[in-house]
Amino acid sequence: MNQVRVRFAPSPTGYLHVGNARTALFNWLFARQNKGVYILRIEDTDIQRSEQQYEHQLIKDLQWMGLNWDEGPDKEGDFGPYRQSLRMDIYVSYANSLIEEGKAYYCFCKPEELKKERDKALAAGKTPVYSGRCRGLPIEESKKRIKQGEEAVIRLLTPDKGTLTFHDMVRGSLSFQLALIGDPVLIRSNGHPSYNYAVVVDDALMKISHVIRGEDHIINTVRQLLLYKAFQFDPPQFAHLSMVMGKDNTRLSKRHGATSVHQFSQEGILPSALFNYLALLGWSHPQGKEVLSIKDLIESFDLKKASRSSAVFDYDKLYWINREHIKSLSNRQKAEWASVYLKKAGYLPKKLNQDQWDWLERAVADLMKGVNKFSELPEKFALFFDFSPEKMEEDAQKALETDCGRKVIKALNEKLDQEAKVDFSQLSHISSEIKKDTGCRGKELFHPLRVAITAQTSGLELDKFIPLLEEGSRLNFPIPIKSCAQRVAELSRFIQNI
RNA sequence: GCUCCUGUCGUCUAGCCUGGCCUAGGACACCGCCCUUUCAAGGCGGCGACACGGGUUCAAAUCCCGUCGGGAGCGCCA
Repeated sequence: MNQVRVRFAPSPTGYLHVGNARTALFNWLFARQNKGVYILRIEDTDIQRSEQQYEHQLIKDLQWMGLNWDEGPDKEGDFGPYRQSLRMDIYVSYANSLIEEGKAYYCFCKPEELKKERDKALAAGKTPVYSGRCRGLPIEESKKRIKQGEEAVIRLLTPDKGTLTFHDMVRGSLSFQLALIGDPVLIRSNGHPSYNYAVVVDDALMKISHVIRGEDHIINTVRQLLLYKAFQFDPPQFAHLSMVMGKDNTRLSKRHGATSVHQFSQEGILPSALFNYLALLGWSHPQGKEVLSIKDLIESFDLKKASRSSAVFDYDKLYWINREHIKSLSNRQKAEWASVYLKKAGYLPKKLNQDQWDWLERAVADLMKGVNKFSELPEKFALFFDFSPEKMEEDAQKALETDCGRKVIKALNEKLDQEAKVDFSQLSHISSEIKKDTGCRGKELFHPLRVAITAQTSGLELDKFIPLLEEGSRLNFPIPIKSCAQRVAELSRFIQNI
């Protein structure tokens, strides 16, 4: 068996969409599993829409996901260059050879004429097919017209009848009537190659063994196969993946939420989690396992088990997988990820000292539960950094305005020593004293207690919170953490004023 | 309109090729209970699907035909 060589061939016309990322991923898994070669090829023949900045972003996104390539624009191999805009002379010379062999011809039809014909066919309820009007033009005459400055495209001569059948690795046997396929344009009048043509030349010259791409390319495969035949190249194997949709079963777009790899990375989705989720979109593990490492996926991936129907992108499931991946991180790793977002929120200094790292590791270990993505973490940490009675929610205030609420706060304030560090056992002791003194118990006791210390009605268990709070208050953070006693005093003053 | 692809819980899917083990399995979401000095997490449980109609067969989610639904393509875009 020949070596497996696959490619991901994006056009740099926007951010990397998760649908394309999944295609890239399936290719990558296939390559890695078969000890093959993974190639990145930039398809920038559409000069109108291609942009440098997108290419940089694309490369960053792929690297972030861990989809490393063996050959590509920045990693030359034996079959380069890997950017189509640098291969123009190759396309032209191969097209000319087809002209010489009589397998392709110059076409002088004007785009407006062709559009008119298309519209007419559509109106008549027929599939628009190029008529082949310019097929018969003598080559000498065509060359003369071009020399005189007339614009022409090069088209491939294709059969008018018969069917073409090919085997698709995920869909099985697929057949198409050739009468419905017009002669495709190879070289546009501006001298640039068309997509279908450039792809074939590149795939053939780069010795691509398997073409794994989206379902929207199925019909292109027919045209491309015709080209392989004209060139007498051996065609690769094809696999067409189903599409990725949004909730309403239309193509996943901005309306549905985040769609680009870039957005997910910004939100604090772990690359391994996005990798895992995307692999599960249209594929499943033989034992039904869902939380999978990249290594697991390389071992168990099977293209033949890819789903043939489209899949709806489910943010909830992605978040669940992300939570699972976060769980398997060490506290230090969690802290490092968290620090990015907490710095942005202004809670942490640019550079943390050892004590601050230790504190953060412990805080993150407790606060990470139930967090979907790291961008949600600052609001959790507000519990430490943002104690502000004046901004209290209504339900928090209500808890204090009860009879017990007032009594508990007052007693608590009196019992807490402003200077001393409070620990949880001390607080438990104090709270049982308060219970005795005020007669408030259960929820009536603990709810005000919590609100007094956090100004919120929900959050971490106090036995975990108090030590972190007290320690944090003695560390030098950009926004100082107020100690337990400070908080209670501040809150007491606040309620007295209302 | 035409061509191609596709159709199992709300969603991702297992099962389909090689009919019976399927009173259709798992996961996310949702709901409930337990745990709990809140919320969450965790544990336990519940709701919930073979698009429809015909065949073939002792037997169909599984094979065949039709209908309907969804998607894609029909460019000198990629």
